[in-house]
Amino acid sequence: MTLRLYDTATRSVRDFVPREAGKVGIYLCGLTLQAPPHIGHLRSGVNYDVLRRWLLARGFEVRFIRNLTDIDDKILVKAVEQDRPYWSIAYANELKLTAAYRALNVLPPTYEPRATGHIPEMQQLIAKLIDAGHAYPAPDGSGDVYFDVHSWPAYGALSNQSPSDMQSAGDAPERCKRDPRDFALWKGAKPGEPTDAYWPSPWGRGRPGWHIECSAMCWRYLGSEFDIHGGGLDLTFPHHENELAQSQAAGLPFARYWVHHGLLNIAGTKMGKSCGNSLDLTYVDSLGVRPVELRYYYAAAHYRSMIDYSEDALREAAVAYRRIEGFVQRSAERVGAGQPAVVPAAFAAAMDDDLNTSAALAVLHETVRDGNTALTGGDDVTVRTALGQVRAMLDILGVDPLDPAWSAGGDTDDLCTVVDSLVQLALEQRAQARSRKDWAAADAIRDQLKQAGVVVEDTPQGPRWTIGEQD
RNA sequence: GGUGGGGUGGCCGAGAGGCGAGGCAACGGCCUGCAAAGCCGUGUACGCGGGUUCAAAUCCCGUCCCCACCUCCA
Repeated sequence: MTLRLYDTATRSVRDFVPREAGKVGIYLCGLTLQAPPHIGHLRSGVNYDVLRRWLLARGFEVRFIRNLTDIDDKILVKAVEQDRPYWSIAYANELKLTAAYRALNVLPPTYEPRATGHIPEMQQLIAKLIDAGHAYPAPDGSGDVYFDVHSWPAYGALSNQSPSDMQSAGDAPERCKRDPRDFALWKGAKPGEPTDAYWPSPWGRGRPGWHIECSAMCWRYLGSEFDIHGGGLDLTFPHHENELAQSQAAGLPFARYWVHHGLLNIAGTKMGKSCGNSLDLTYVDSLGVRPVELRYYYAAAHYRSMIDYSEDALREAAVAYRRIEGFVQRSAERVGAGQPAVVPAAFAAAMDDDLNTSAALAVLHETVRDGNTALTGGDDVTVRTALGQVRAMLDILGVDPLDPAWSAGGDTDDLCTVVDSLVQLALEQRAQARSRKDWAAADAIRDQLKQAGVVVEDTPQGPRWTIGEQD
């Protein structure tokens, strides 16, 4: 069984064959650090984290590069508006992004390069392109350098568009370009922009265009050719098209597979920083939905599907997750947490089929059901097997409740011990009341605990308690 | 206008010629002192109109609607 992935470049699902056996190099276009991340951006990181975890589970050595765009037009505009260094804005947003990814249990990338740390590599590529006749400095002396789209017949191949049908790139006045479709590789210094946003170059002081940074960082960290290049569907054109053209024109074979994920919409339109409809982790928390449940919500849809966000759907996902979590907790209490085992074959087959997490989740729920039945029947052997499988599956999706990543609170264990001893006191009282069939007293204790946020359930093995809804 | 992807039961969401994915909600049952949790059962859905076929949610033709990209964008 081999992993099959949808490749945007060929518009088909293809067997995944790595460039080098056993190793995978992935480049994911990260965020432009002009604003804090919203739950649409975060989907990107989670979707790719699942791909990465699956490749790891399949035994691949994965080099995962996710970049940060720490300079662009919008960041510079904000810097001027707010009268602060552009890099302080980028860095503040970077910190928020890192915290959000950590909250969502997204594995840290192998490396997370920033655009501004790679100016020499970009200039090297631009020089190559000029030498090869695929780029030219603007004739107006602005210091801009453009990619010559006409010089590259394959331009448009990735997004399946022919240049004649395209509208022009809006990144510079068209009078400087040979063709309106040409795009900027280097942008000469302009009046009114922050003066600390420039680097010297053979073409004059300036800063990089957007697309060239990714070509440079892919090259630097993954080599001239690598396995998977990804990002949001909205990056296909122009960003990835331009990256591909400039990289190949500079002699780099570049990515072998292009994997794009669907976007997160809200009320029918894309969630966007500029659309004013952004929701973040703080908002999700205010609904009483934990990050792990948001992550489950992402995984419940196929990565290429659009998610039309709704509060109800998110809450529903949270409920579904709690059922799984309940099984894991109850069975761990009974037979011990154990270790994640091997995923069922049907789960593996679903994941191999272009990461069909929806179908994989069906296998997960079926295993949970079997495990619950075994739990009721006291069949510990089956419980242990089911728990191992369930944890293995949850681990691939990054939502194993027993993963220490979710309990990074520090002293929660101590707190639990303290609360447990207190709750046990109350439960003893309740047990006494129940033994003399004083149901009113017994229920009163249970109700009081509930009000305190402690939910009591009676099981064949005696009462157990969990922390309930905070609201 | 060009390109890509959609419209599936009350809701979310897979599937892509024949065997009713899965979850949530609902209803009935089992279990329970009562609950909770869990388990069992119930639902015959594929935008609309035609067609092909023994058989279509899946293929073909037509049609309506939605989203994304072509401008910064995960």
